[in-house]
Parts: sequence; structure tokens; C-alpha cells
Amino acid sequence: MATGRSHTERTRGIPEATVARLPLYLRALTGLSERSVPTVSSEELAAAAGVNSAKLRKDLSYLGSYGTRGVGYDVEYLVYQISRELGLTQDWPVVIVGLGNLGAALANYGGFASRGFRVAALMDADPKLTGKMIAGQAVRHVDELESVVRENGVSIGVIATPAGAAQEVTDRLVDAGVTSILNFAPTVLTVPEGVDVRKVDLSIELQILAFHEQRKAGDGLPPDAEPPASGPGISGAMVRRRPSSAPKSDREPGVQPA
Amino acid sequence: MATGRSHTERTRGIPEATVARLPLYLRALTGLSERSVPTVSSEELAAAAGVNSAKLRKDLSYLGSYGTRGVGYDVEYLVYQISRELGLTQDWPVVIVGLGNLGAALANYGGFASRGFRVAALMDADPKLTGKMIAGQAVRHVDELESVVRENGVSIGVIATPAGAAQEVTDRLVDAGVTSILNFAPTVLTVPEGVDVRKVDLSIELQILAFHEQRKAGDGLPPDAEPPASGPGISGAMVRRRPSSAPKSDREPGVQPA
DNA sequence: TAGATTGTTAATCGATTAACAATC
DNA sequence: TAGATTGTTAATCGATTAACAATC
Repeated sequence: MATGRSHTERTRGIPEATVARLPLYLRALTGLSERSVPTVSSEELAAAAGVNSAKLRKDLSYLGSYGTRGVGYDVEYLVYQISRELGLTQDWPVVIVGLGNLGAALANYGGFASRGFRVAALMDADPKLTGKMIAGQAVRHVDELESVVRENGVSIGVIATPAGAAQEVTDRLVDAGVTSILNFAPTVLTVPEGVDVRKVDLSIELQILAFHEQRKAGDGLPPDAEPPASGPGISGAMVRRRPSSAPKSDREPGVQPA
Repeated sequence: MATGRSHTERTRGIPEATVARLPLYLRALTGLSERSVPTVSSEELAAAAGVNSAKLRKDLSYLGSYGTRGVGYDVEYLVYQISRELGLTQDWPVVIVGLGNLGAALANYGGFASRGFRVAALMDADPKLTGKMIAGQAVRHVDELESVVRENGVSIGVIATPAGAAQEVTDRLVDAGVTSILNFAPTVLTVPEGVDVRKVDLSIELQILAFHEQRKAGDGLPPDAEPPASGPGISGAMVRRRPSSAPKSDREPGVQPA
């Protein structure tokens, strides 16, 4: 069931970091296309996508030589080439499992349909939800998951269930033949080799922002004191062992001897 | 308004990649904590977080020497240290702008409140939404944005508006004093230096999955033929110029001369 | 041709990881 | 003490970027 080959082998040498930026370029190009701009330079496109122009040119060079020196890139031609590289010139039926607030938001999200993704089914374990119309289609019971996947040739599943249900849903999707999963549930999923999982975690993004925000606010470091004896939801246990030998409070990890 | 200093200077040398993983570790540790596990080894914690144990130890070493050789890490103590490093031991009032499906999902998302984030206000430009109760609070009109930010000391804004409104909302948030933005709108935002933006893009995640899926399905490469004369939503213009000199169809980008 | 801009090189930077000395 | 596991080193790998020759 798993292929046993790594990503880098599979992807004809296009770096992951580049793949992750292609949709950005595609979006910027689509905007130019809608404004009927015929041609764009790497400098302009890079600015529109929010990246460095050298990086843009290097990224595009992995796809082929699609620009013209002295002129730039033909917008429509590049839209097509990136779409093809990303696999967006074909139709991808997806199934969304879990139709709470987030699942409903995803079902209604226009960005899917416009890019070759077709919502083949909306599924939920709650019988009260089955039959409810969301984004123009009736929610089906998750019991039908296997048949829906097989009948529609679904290879991409979107998980918007509570954390507790995510792994079981994943297992069933994978057993039914799904090989790519977009996970919105706050859990680490275990999947067999050959199955790709991407994770979107709302709270993690906020936590990363909080980290930087903290550095800006007080500037410099958060207090390096012992933890308080009592705090919100934190037990006294943490006050316990602090390695007595630790001389770490004043070290500078950025300055290490070569 | 901008500090003019780069991230790396500001963050006491903790690599961005490490910062991005700390919330993962925190989540895994919280799970252990709830199960009253007192101590965990780097091997176990790494498995729970889905990373390599050497990477975990290196990441934690940036925070200090919080483990005990031969024993492992004290779960509660590490929870506290990571929380503190991420700035989660303080309260972060956030404002959510845009209460369509996604905004409502975010407002209802429990993961925020449990980690020091407090939803100070829900705001929308649609007068029909103002006053509506979502997640226990009334939606307010976006006209009040500046006063809400100032009165609550909001430094983090979450944008869940349509793409067209995102930049204006951003400008207003920034003018009012917000210095971190979590952007769910499918647009590149322009912000002054010193303001952090993180972007969550649902359709981009799916596109990355499609790329890998394509490689699995047909295996190997998508057809490298000229684009079709007509295709779904693609104009004939793209058939135009293909550089005549391009000898690229058979090159191997992975094998470059050193 | 002169000007513009790509595609590529090579240097640099940052992240990952195996291995192991330190040490509980 | 013997066994276990951290914290750190150093090698490797991958990503970024300035610079510029190629060429439209």
C-alpha cells in the first residue's frame, strides 16, 4: 500500500519549498490575468507574491525555461505551466469529514472549486446533521465514507472533525484508498508510508505570533524566574527539579564556536 | 512605528523552525500531563509530536537545560517552560474581523481560549451581522475597530474577511496599534516593518497535496505536451510563445554539476 | 545595437541529524 | 556501579540570495 519512496525521489527534484510557493505565484498570476496583463517580469511577479525575485526565478527554473530574457514571462502561459505542474489541470474530488463550524466554512470556501477541487461529499457522524444542506449539498452520514470514496475516486480527504475522531476517520479514509489528507484537527495523525498529511493548526499559528509579540512588547526576554507557586491551571509539580548544574541562563546560543 | 530590527536579533537566537515546533511539543506534553505522566524521554516526546528525537533535544536546548540525563524531562516543568517561552503565561486579547463561516468557526474554536488567547471582540462590516451572538458574544460593527483595539490593548488581529477587505482592515488594525496579524484572507498583505503577519491559506494547502497526489497517481511526470488549444477556463493566449531555444524537457534539475 | 531581464552559478546561511561524551 | 538519556558537536543537507553571463 505504501510506495516506500521518499518525496524528493518522487517529485522530479522540485524542492518542497518551491512547491509550497507555486500556489502563491499562481494566485498572483491569476490576478494579473484577470487584469489582462500580458507579460510580467520576475521583479514584478515577485513583488506581487511577496518574495525575492532571485528566489522566484530559481523556483520557476525548476519547471523549465518559460521566460524570455529582456521581456519577462507570458502571464497566461505561466499560469498554465504552474497549474499543470501542480496537477490543477485535472479534477480532484475531495471529501470533507466533519461539518461543525470549520467544516461548513471549508465547504463554502470558493477557493476550492476554482482550482480543480470538487467537493464530492460532506460527511459527519452526527445523525442530526445528515440531510442538512450545506454549500448546496446534503450532508451524508460517515457510515457511507468507504462507498463515497470508492465511487467518486476520491484521493484527497479533508478532516475537520474533533481531535478525538480524527485518527479513526483517517484510518478509514486510507483503507478506502485516500492517499492525501488535509488535517484541521489538532492531533498528530499516524498514516502508512505513501500517504501525505498536511496539517493546518489555527492555535499553533497564534502561538507563534504570541512568541514574537512577547519579544516586541517587553522587548528582550520573558522573566527567567522560577515558576510561580500557583498559577492558572499549572500544578505545583513544575516547581520541582530545576537542574542545579544548569549554567544556561546567560549563554548565547547564537554564538557557538565553529 | 517599526523597530527596524530583524527577527533573528529580536528572538534571542531561537531559530524560527524551532519556534514553530514548540506549540507541537506543548500540545504533546499537555496530553501527557492530562494522563498524569510525570516524566518523558526525548524519544517518547518526539514520537508523540511526530519529529526526530535529536531535533527535539536540540530545540529544547535553545530554551535551557530542562532535562535530566538518564531520566528525561519533567512533564509539568517543561509545559511551564515552553508556555513561558511562547508567551502563553500571559493573556493575549485578540480581535476577529470578518464573521462569515470561517470567522464564526474561529470564534468557536476552543483552542484559543485554552492557551492564553481571549477573544476581545468579533467585528464585521455587515450591519446585518452586528448584534448577532456568536460564541457567546455580540458581533460589533467594524467602525468600532480602533476603539476596541485601544480599549482592550489588542496586539493580535485575526483577519477572516473576504480578500478585498483584508488590506484595509489590516491598515486600520496596524494604525490602531496591532503588531501581529493572522491572515486567513487569500491575499498578500503589506505591513510596515515591525508588524508580523502569518498566513493560513486553505486552498494553498490543497494545491500542495494535489502536486504530490499527481506524482503518485500517474507516477512520474505530468504530460509535458503543449497546452491544449482549449481547456477549462484557459484562454488560447497561453499557447503562444514557447521559447524556441528551450532544451529543457529532458533536463534533470536534481543533477547539477558541482 | 543598447537596454532589459532571464537562468544559473556559487557563496552563504540555516536546519537537520547521527553520534557520543557528559552525567544523572 | 551500570544503564539510560540528555545536551552538544560536527557533518550533511537543503534553501536563500547576490551577482552576472547569456540572450532576447
